[in-house]
Amino acid sequence: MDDQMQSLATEMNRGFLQVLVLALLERKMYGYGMIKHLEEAGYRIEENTLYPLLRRLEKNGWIAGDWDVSETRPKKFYVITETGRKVRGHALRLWEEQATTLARVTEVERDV
Amino acid sequence: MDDQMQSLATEMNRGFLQVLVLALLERKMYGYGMIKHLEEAGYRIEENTLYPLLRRLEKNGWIAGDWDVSETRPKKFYVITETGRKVRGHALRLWEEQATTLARVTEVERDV
DNA sequence: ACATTATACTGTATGTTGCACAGTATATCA
DNA sequence: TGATATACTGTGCAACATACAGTATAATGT
Repeated sequence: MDDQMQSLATEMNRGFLQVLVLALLERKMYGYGMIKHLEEAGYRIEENTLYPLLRRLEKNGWIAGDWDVSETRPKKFYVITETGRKVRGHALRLWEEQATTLARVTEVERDV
Repeated sequence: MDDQMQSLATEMNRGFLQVLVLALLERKMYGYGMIKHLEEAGYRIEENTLYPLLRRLEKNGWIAGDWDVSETRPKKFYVITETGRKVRGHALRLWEEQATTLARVTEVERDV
């Protein structure tokens, strides 16, 4: 059952991770830094998850990336775009809706 | 951008729909009835989504189904199993965690 | 009486995405 | 000089929401 739970957890990350990154990128950040930042906030995201995700979000035009080669090691910094903000808003509303639906359903279960 | 939003919405349903069904099946119900029940609660789930989902959850042993052929039309009734309850609990905890993480991240953004 | 709509399912195909696996290359520190 | 941290790229797989297509009975309208 652990495998199955892991699989469900993965599914639950879909969407959530996109919103999380969109929220995070209100401030300019680069991939590796985001991982460390989230770790400090008590959340672990896989490199293998984040990097492809950033590429997808950029391709969608929800975030914009540009290379910083001024320092020792080249880093790709990302920020959210206007479109990204709209998407994030939409997604957060959806999230609320889901929470409401779930609450309503479990509430009904309690009543009966 | 509407297409992209739809795609994100779909991804956000993954996991959520599983939890929703697990919550709903605290009471014995059948597929079509669940669709109508949710509609009354203001939520629309596609038949094409629900039926395959029910099959998967049953295969996982999270819900148990059995056919009722006593009435006019055969219906397959499902209920949550003990395993299903454990999974649901786990998932709801994960959901909380995600909410917390998201709140923490957006909070930090506000502060800075 | 006959068509339409609601009921109640099954089966299979597809696109998206989290994550695994593998690889590249520089910097730091013991 | 060898390990560890930094900071990425590229490709492939499995799971799931949803689309598309189909089956079959009951109720309702005309």
